[in-house]
Amino acid sequence: MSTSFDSAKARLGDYLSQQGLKHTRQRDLILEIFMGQSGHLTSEQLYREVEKRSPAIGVATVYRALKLFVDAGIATANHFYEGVTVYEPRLAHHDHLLCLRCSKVVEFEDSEIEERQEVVASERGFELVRHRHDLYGYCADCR
Amino acid sequence: MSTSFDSAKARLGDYLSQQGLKHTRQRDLILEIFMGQSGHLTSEQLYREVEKRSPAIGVATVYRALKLFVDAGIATANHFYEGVTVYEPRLAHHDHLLCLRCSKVVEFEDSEIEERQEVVASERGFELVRHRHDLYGYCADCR
DNA sequence: GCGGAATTGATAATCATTCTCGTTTCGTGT
DNA sequence: ACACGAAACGAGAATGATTATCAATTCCGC
Repeated sequence: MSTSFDSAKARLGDYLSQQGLKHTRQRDLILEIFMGQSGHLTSEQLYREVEKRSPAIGVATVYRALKLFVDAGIATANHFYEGVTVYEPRLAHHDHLLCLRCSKVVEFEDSEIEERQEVVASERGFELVRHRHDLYGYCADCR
Repeated sequence: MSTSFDSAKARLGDYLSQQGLKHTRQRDLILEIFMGQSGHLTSEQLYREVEKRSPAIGVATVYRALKLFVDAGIATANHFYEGVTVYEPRLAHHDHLLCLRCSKVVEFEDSEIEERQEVVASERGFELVRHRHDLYGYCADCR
């Protein structure tokens, strides 16, 4: 099966050669694990998973790889809460609905909102590059 | 003139007595300075201002006060970038348009988007409490 | 004014992330 | 295949923002 990991791997390869950077085992492994995890995860969670597969890899390398993935357009960094950065594969754009009690994360996308954003930005002379839109509340289970 | 500081002060007073907490000089001063600064500021910026007026006040007190203001509904905490928390007076709700180059912050509000948010949330069983919506791009000057 | 709870200020502690640096690995040119 | 310089690595120290600790002080109802 052709996974999203394959395309991410290809994109990383492109980015690396384009920037004159190197292709290493560590980066491959970290990318594989990152893409394998569904949803969102923190640097620490990723590090723990990486450690299981290859204990020699250090924290710094995981951080460096994540930053690289973001630069390469493979991942997105989110700062939902204070002091916590959550990364996610950048498969398609989506926004987040978060439960304030159980921390559940539901993704959503709404074309009507997307369109209005463009309008809002251009009305104020801005050229829109990206955005974040987080809705906080209580999910069905926690209400 | 009746400033927003007055109403914030009143609200803080209500919150404090309601919660059985105390009204102190420090909290008053910090609130005054916080409301006096227009726009957004970090804990550190606020601390520096507070220090000028009353050098005896410690960092911890400023942090505690900011947290209190958030709980009392007077301030809002934003995590725009990694490791940086920015606070702003919660006068009215608004979202942000940020310039990726010059860091300019423009506030906006769009009722159409607000309405769609409610729809999106309820469709997924969520009861919406609050949200954040940041648009990143390049402003007219920086394009 | 008393007394107990809340608050303060100084400082130590924490936690995520970044930096440093000596060592190892990659990949191009030969 | 081999050498070489640039990149990347790993370990641990360093940083920076925020929080916890704790003895001393302040607030506030009685």
